[in-house]
Amino acid sequence: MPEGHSVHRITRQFTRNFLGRTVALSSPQGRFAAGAAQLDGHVMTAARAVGKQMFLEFDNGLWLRVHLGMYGAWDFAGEIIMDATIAASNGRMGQTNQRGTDLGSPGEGDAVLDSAGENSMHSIGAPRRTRVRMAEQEKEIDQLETFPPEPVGQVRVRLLTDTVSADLRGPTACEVLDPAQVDAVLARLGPDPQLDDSPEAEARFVDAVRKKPTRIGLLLMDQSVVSGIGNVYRAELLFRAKINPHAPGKSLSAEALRALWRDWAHLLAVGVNTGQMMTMDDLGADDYRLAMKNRADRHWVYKREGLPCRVCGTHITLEDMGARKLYWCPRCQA
DNA sequence: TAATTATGACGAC
DNA sequence: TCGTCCTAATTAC
Repeated sequence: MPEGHSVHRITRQFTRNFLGRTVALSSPQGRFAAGAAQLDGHVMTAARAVGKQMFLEFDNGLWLRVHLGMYGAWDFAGEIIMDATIAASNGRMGQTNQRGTDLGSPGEGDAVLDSAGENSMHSIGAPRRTRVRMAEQEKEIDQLETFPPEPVGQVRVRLLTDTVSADLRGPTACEVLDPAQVDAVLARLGPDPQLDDSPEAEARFVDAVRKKPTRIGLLLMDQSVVSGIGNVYRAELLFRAKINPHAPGKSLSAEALRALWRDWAHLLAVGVNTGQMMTMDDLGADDYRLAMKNRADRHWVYKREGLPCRVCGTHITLEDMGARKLYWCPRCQA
């Protein structure tokens, strides 16, 4: 169930734990047996995220493309090396996650989860074996008795080294592509501010929106217009911008759209660095801590239908748009 | 035990 | 606009 931020975090995990290593691929579920066989035994040479899609390259020139869809997830197990920014926002360490302390400071070093499920920037003692599920959020599932673990449920593909495994379940896409096919997929994707926040990328987004009569609430979910935005970020971005979801793309000013793009870049960075879809980051420290703990306190409008708007008190509206639930404030976003 | 739900996307009309 | 695909956790009965 991930939007763009989680795919970037998962890709970091592959970079940390699989890059440069020989990987055994299998399909415990059986449905991806042929694809797994094409990559089995090869060294992973790259791990990239673009919007909601992830691409893993192997030393025979082929790529694994994965899209988690609405409820896909990766389970990492074994002696997992956590990206520092992932470890710092995980589990009990969430307490330390105060505003500003860990935003925008990726890659400070490795950390290994210890047996208590906590971590330290400098791992204490021998690394233990754990299992972490990465979807929209990350959470530790359990400690491992043996490695590799028995596959649980419908595991489409398992990637395995001598110390770490990664199980994929529920993806909407999982396929082997050659470089030309990867290029074809990438060509259809709009800009991802996590990869490119240049003025050119911003202009690509602004121009794409201003060309179309389509409602902005639909355009933000269109991955060829902008990459990585899903149903939560759509609702929250439009509220933050005070834009009516029904406004046609072409009716919006370039200035308003540039601000929208920059806010997406900002929220995405927050999501990538904290692992939470925090869309109310303008809070005081205490409220921020509360919001990081409780999802219900983390958003302006998402899943708040019928509740009073946090700004004006008007009841938040729920309607269908693009076959998805759209939440918005009819007064603030008039 | 069954129904419901989900933070996606595609193809057929 | 609708149906379909993918899976598991949560909620209702």
